[in-house]
Amino acid sequence: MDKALEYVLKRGVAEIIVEEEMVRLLESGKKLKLKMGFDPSRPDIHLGHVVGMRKLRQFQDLGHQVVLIVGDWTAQIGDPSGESQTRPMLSAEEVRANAETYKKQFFKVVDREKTELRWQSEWFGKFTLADVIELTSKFTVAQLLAREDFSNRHASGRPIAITELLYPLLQAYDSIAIEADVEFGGIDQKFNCLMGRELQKMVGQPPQQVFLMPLLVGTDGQQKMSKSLDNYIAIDEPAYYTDRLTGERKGMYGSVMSIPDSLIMDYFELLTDVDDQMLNEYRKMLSDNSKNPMEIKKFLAWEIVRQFHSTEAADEAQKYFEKDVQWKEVPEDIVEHMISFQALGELQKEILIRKGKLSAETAGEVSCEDMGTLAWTVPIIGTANVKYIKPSIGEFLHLSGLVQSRAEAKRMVNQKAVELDGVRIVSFDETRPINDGSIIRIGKRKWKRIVNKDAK
RNA sequence: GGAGGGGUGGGUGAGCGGCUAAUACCAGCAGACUGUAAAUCUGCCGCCUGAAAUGGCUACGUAGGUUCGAAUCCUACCCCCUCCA
Repeated sequence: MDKALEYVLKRGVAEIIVEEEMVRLLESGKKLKLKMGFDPSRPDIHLGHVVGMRKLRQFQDLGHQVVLIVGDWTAQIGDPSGESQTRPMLSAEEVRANAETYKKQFFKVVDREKTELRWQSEWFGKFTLADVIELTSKFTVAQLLAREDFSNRHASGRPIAITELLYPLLQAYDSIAIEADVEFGGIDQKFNCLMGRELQKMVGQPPQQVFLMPLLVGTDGQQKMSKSLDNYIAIDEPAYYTDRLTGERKGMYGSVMSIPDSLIMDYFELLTDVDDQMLNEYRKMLSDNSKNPMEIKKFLAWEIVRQFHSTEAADEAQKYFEKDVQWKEVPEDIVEHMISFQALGELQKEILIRKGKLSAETAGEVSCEDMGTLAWTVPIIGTANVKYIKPSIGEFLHLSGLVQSRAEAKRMVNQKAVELDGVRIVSFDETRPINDGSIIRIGKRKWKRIVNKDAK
């Protein structure tokens, strides 16, 4: 067998049905129609989807054609994998918009030139009840219950909606509609894809081959990557960036670095073109501890960022990661947090007066230095026209909106997670001067630069 | 049409008159350690007040009610599910 062909059939593949037929088809020289469906109710693509997309790309590079099916009908049913919820009906515009989003991401991996886009509504839009009856009459309940998910739910008395039973049938019909030669999917799609085979046989079409990929485990190291489990890495995530709202350091590079070490090899195999020989070396280094897994994972992160961004972006992300995380340097681009020293001062004064800790008459004369001293037991923040303030840090975190609630401020300070200009804050009432431009860190990833609005 | 089960904090899911802001697990957050944002260990994980123990408020589908006291009992309503027909 051709080497390129062998690679495509072996690397990152869970199961091929029927493998010999698949090989024969490929060797026949025929340009194959490769079917892949997508659910337009969820337009976000993450690395879990990339596994299949990469495989499609490999086949395209061998000259084959991808047919991407927008599941605008099945989206309304919901794939009955796991606990399905009845989905809200999507409007035509929503579906269209989602499809656009999806395409933009999809073609980061898959070759646009060799891709045909089809909508389920092209054929289901014309469906009549008679057609539905004809389609459903071809299958029995027992056949559908063969699906593990259905039989489990049936056995344990959990509900199965009729529309859910319809899902595999609709997906199978898609194969007829486009005369698919091969259907691609995750291993969890096995049943649905096989239905396509059955149905094609019934109408006299040559049955499609089924090409199944392993499921990528998510960042939690436990379950398959999925949006609803929030253990995913989106492919449109920037390489490395600072969240403008929270000041948190994030990005694709760091997301990959946060996967458990045990997943490194799976990711390499399923998400990169690093050749098998190298992979074996990495595997060996990981198992005999001859190399720090961190180093190997950094290469993985670099490689993945390179694919979805660029070599430059990958280099840069790596550089930032090293500075931020490994060397724990103060990041370069810290998000500014605009506050008014004066307004905070007024606010604080009001609170103090209300509590009777400061009298209204003398309040205006208290200088910020005095305030600082006072603040030993009484948390004070600022006064009018000050260049700096010397508040209780805990109080400050809360009043300036750096944390959600006072309780959170307390928690963070107690957990020693707060640092002001490089000095760790050890108690809620600790008072320290804050200048225009002071840098505050809350936790390991959130950085903010304090900017006094009044100074403008 | 009949019988029954259920709706609890981001998720799963205990509790079934006071000891319950509510067990446990997951996720999240923090610290320590480190070879990384891995692993491990420890802690936190509704809001407000207080230095803190305490206290107050809001919360267990919705609306009422019983009670000194309710997520827990009663009534009505909404929603979900199972079985029988």
